[in-house]
Amino acid sequence: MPKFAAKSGALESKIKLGRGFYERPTLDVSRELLGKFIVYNSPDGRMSARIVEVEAYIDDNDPACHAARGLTKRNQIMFGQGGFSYIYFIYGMHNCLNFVTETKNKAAAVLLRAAEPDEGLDIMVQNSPGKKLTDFLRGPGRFCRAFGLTTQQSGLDLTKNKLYLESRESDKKIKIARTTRIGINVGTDKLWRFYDKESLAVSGIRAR
DNA sequence: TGAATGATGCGCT
DNA sequence: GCGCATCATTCAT
Repeated sequence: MPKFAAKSGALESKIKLGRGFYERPTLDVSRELLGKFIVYNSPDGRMSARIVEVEAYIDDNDPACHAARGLTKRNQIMFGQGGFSYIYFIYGMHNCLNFVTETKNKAAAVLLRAAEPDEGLDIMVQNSPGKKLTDFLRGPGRFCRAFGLTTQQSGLDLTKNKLYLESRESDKKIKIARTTRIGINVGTDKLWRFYDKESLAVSGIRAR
């Protein structure tokens, strides 16, 4: 890489996150996911986005976790090793993307709730017509629709090149807010939702 | 074999 | 602010 005077943000090194990132305590992974970029090489082209909101689901006395009632065909991916995608279909029309964390036989995952569009804007427009820039990826269902992700993409290895996360040197320090999770009726005592306070693309807050 | 329900989003009031 | 669309998964007969 040539040497040049670094303007702010001009020097970027992109590093794909490896298995080790995911095979750690889920709450640590959740916090560190904020500000990371998700990259998806879709059939229509490359897309990426900056993660600004996540929720943790851990099979540890957590009734809201899909794995809480034992291993089933749907949730088995959560029981495997970290660094895989877990996508499920909900409410008859929405898909939600999770990143499996922790090691084999410990069921846990992080739900991606919102992100800021980066590359592949034209594809998002195509998938989600009529939405504003900050709304494309605001909400777990919207994110999957804009990215074209369905249960077909569940179980992908995040250390491969189809779908993965990357860290960028231009990541700034993020002001993290911590609250209860959204859209559940049990496990509401746990403060397992994390989001970037300064992002306009966070879901579940009053539009401004 | 059947019925309840959900880690949501949209449209209408 | 509220109700509903719509179906895979799950658990109960």
